[in-house]
Amino acid sequence: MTQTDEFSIGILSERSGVNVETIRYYEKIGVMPIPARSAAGYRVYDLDHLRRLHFVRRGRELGFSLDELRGLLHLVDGHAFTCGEVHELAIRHLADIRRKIRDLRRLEKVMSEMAAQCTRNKVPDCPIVDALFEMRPIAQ
Amino acid sequence: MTQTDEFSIGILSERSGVNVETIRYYEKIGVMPIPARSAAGYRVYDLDHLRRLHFVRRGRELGFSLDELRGLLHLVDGHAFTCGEVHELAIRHLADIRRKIRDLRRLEKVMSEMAAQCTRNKVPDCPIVDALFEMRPIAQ
DNA sequence: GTACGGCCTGTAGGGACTACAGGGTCAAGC
DNA sequence: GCTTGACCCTGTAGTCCCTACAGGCCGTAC
Repeated sequence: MTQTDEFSIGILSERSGVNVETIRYYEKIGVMPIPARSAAGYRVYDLDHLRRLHFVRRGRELGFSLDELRGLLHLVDGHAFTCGEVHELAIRHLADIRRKIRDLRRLEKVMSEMAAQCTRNKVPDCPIVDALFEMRPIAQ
Repeated sequence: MTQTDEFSIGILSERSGVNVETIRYYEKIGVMPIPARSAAGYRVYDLDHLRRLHFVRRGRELGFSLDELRGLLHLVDGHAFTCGEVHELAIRHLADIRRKIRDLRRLEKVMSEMAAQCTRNKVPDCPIVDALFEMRPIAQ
């Protein structure tokens, strides 16, 4: 860890918000690349690892599986894909992403209405619930 | 299942897109309420169950844990909460939801740029990646 | 009255972590 | 130089959230 832009797994964990065991697990299943090692056998990371890990963390929080994230990373890494495949994958992910945005907007609306109602010191009697539970066909 | 708005677990599964075993699991852990039973011991559901299950399914797809969803449902069910608690919970969830929307928008941008690049038959050389991996502090 | 699809209650397995156990490394302070 | 404590290592076992049987009951159609 001589340079300022190289760091240990503990620092990577701290900066990424992903805990140490999880980072090692990601390495084992191929979501994170195998890092360099120090003389003592410690893993050595740099900013690229940090960026990748940030992405994975956020992706997980947004409901993508590790498998999907592996696919996205592979796509983004730019190897072993034809242009047509990239296009198709990107389009498929786009549909999924837009659906998630729609759903979250709806939830945001419900929550903010609920919060507003409660500030005004009214007990929420929640016919709001209907909006939250609103039914619609499942988009595959 | 005499009335048209009462149905079996198989139908509920079909209409909600949540599979049968998962529904029974949700019942076991208290995310879904204990349903009525037919004379033969079959679970009997109605539209309220369907609505609730839709919500849970979408919530899961958006990265909420079952525990968070239980909390949201509890909140929405309107019992055992003071107005202040509802407000605080709603506000906290709102922040989370808005962060997710922001992240998804960013991802949407990257993906659509990638797709557009590929339609024009250019090999994606992806400095786009920088946008995707962009770093920022973890919001707690 | 039997065949077959749907339901029942288990229990066991997989994906994505999380938490030890048991041991080595290293920098600080004495 | 030696100890102490925080950090790292490689396992393995446990948790959460499902998913997939196994073995058996119910119910309708022929």
